[in-house]
Formats: sequence, C-alpha cells, structure tokens
Amino acid sequence: MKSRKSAKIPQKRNADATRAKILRAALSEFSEQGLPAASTDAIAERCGVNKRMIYYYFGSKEGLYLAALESVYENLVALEQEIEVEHLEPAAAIEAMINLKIDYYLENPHFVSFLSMENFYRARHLRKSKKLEMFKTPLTDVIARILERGQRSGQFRQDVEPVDFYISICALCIMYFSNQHSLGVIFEREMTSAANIERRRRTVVEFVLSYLQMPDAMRARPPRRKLGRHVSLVS
Amino acid sequence: MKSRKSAKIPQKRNADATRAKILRAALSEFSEQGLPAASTDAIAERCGVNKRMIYYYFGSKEGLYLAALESVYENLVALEQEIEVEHLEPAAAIEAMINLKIDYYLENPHFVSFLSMENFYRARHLRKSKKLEMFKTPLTDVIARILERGQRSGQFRQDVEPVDFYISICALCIMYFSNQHSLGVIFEREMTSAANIERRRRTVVEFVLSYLQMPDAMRARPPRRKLGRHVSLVS
DNA sequence: ATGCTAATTAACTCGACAGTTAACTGTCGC
DNA sequence: GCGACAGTTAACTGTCGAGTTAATTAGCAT
Repeated sequence: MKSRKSAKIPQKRNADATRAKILRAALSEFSEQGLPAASTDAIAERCGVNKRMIYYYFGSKEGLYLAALESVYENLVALEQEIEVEHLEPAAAIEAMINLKIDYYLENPHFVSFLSMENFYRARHLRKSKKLEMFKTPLTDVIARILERGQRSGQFRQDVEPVDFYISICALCIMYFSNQHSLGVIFEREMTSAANIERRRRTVVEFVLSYLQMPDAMRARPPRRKLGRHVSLVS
Repeated sequence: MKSRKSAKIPQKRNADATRAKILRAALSEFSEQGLPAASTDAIAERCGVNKRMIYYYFGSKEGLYLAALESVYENLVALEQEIEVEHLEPAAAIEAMINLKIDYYLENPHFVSFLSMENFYRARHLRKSKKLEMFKTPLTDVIARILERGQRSGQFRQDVEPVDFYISICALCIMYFSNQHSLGVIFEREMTSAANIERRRRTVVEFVLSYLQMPDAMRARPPRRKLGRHVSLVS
C-alpha cells in the first residue's frame, strides 16, 4: 500500500516535488533577473505552482533566494570533492582542475550569476547561511594537496600562499565568463566559441604553471627573511 | 556684469550643476543598490533636486543609468590613456600597469560595481551606448605597445594573444575586488587590509611576468607527458 | 466514514515607485 | 523692463509586486 503509493508519480499533492519545482524556477528567475527584479509571481507562474506555496515553504522572497544560493554552492562543493586527481602528476592535476572549473562555469551559468549577484550585494545572504561552514574548507583542500605534492617533489616553488593562489586560479577562469558580455561587446569577440574557449584553457594553464614553476631568480621579491619594502609602488 | 555673474557660485538656477549633482548621486545609488532596486526618488533626495529634473535631463531611469555607466567608463579610459610607461623597461611597465589597475579598483568601487552589474544584465546598456567606440581601442593599446617592445628585445615570449592576455591581467586584478565579499566571508580574511593588498600586487605581478617570460620548453602545447585532452588545440 | 492535518487555491491589501501634469520662477536677450 | 524659455516645483496617476487572508481539498490515521 505504502510502496504502491510512493511508487506512483506526481499526483495532486506532493510536498517535496512542489518545493523542488519552486527551487528550480527560482534558480532561473533569480539568475536571469537578479534579486530585486525577480518576481515571486513570475517564479510561481514558471513552475505552475500557486504563489502562496513560496511563502509556505520558504517564508519570504529572501528565504527562497537564500535556499537557491545554498543549493548552487552545494552543487559546486559536491563537484570539487568528487574530483580525483591524486593519481596525476602535480602539473597535470593542476591542469585537470582548471579544465574542470572552466567546464563547470561554462555549463552552469547559474552559478556564475549567483556569485556575481551575491558579491554585488556584499555577500549579505551568504554571510547568514547556516551552511556556510560546509562551503569553507572543500574549496582549497584539493588545491592544497596538489600544491604540497608538487612542492615536495621540487616541481613547484615553495613560497605559494594557498588562498591567494586559489583566488588567482578562480579569477583567471571565472572572470572570462562573468564578464563575457562586456568583453564580448568591447572586443567584438564571440567569447564562448569553441576556439576561444580552448585558447582560454591554454592561457590559464600556462599562467598558472609558469607561476608555479617560476625560477627563484625571477621573483618580484625574494622571499628571504623579512623585507620591509614593497615591489614598486609607493602606497 | 557677465563675468561677475559667472564668477558667483551656485545661485538658484544652474543647469550644469544640477545635472552633475544628479549624475553623482546616481553613481552612488546605482552602484550600491543595483539598477532595479535603485529608486529615482532616492536619487533625487540624495542630491536635493526635484525628481522631475531626472526626467528633464536624462529622460528616464534607464537613460540616467546609461549616462552613469558611460561616465564611469570614460573615467577609466582617460586614466589608462594618460599613463606614461614608454620610458620604463617592459617588465617594469607591466608592473606599473598592474599597480595602476589595482589602485584604480581599490579607489573606485563604483567602477567595479558597474562592471559587475552591467555584465549581470548581459551588457544590455553598454551595447546601446553611442560612446562605445571610444571605449574599444584605448584599453588594449597601452598593453600592446609594451608587449611589442618586450618581444622585440627578446624579454617576452612571442606567442602572446593580446586580448586574451589583457583579459588575464584584468581578471587577476579585478576579481579580487569584485568578489571580495564572498571571498572574505569564505576565507575569513580582510581582503582590503594593506598587507593582503600588497600580497595581491606581488602575486599578480609574478603571475603575469612568469607567463611572459615562460621558456618555450615549458609551454602547454607539446607537453612532455600526457597532458589532458583539452590542451592541444590549434588556434 | 469521520475527522485531522498538510497542502493548495483565489482573491485581496497596501506600499513603493516610474513616470506625468501643469503651474510657477529665475534669467537673459532685446 | 518685458517677453520667452530654460529650469524648477509639488502633487498626482497607475501599475506592479511582496506578502496575507481565509476558504478549500487531498490524503491519512483510526
């Protein structure tokens, strides 16, 4: 009886399905319109659910936005965790990571949009998320392990600050997508053409590997003991 | 008489001043609230001008937004043009450019916000700008000249694609600021502390110079070993 | 069946905001 | 020193959208 019922597909009532439908519609609406311009009426219409259900399940428009934001981050973290690069040479592992990131941004424009939006609003919502802790470590973990292997084997330089390094990789990968429209207009270029994406992959890999394999002599500021002065700028 | 009048400061009527006040207020309001959440009432109140004036001078909220966007781009272009790096060694010139960019983003959060916002809305307004042509060449010009000098003297590699290279520099510089809030929350770091900014400068300079001075042998193209599927594409 | 609760619905409230109207005033040319 | 127009004002309009109300229905336990 119970099994027969749960086996059946969407009847008239199904809490989980309704919730999920709302969340999916919200993901699209928010990432297309932005938080203020997105309308709950539109979201309800998009998924064929009564507007009241949004308030029933998510409390408010902001509650729904937060849920969508969290789901987007959960996706990313899940992906980054299941990546297996331990069997690759450090340099190849870095390259695999970069390609993974680029593929992810390419296939998940929602993520890119949410990231931009959330930053525009000063991470007001992310800051409040109860799941924040879950987003913290996973991101740098994989990179830190690759880095350590590469440093032990002498292939990578020793003085890499992991967080700044991680930010650099992300920057090189994501800014190409998050700013694709203004870049496309200004440089009159089809940013997402296969050829341009492939060029981008190669450029990012070369930027990162050349940095990691930079000879000591070439460094901007030899990381010996404490050096007070800065590279060039006055400040 | 005439000179006496034009010497006097803001009386009751002053078209240019009013227009300028509106524009300044719009810059703040739009970059803080975003296009949809920014309100013309708020802008009018901010600068102590009657709301009707916005429509008198700019036609509509979108017209005002476009004017603000253009003013922000004009600022940037003006700055990039007056930079004098011809007397510097190519490597030092690159470093100067990077520092200039970082300083600019640091001191002009409005610009960073507008860039994010405009990209979020798929460059819908930038695309319509009549001043678009003015924004195109200046940006890559300086870099192209530095690159050429460095290549002629043999200090830089020959196979640098200028646009992709320019995008990489921008990415490394701007993403740190445009995403500072989510990064700050996730890595529990004060992104704009003097120490972290200085570290960032050094990292970006090293990324860029190591790329430019990368030995042929190290390039991604015909890699020593089994490097991934994506790398080896022709351009 | 009967009653209880979770899920769903249509219809409503109310404030905010883009844009408008039309009256009014300072300034300048003549 | 007056007429015309650029610049300025307060008050208004209509729409849209977040959130609410209260009635209704499906399913489930007993």
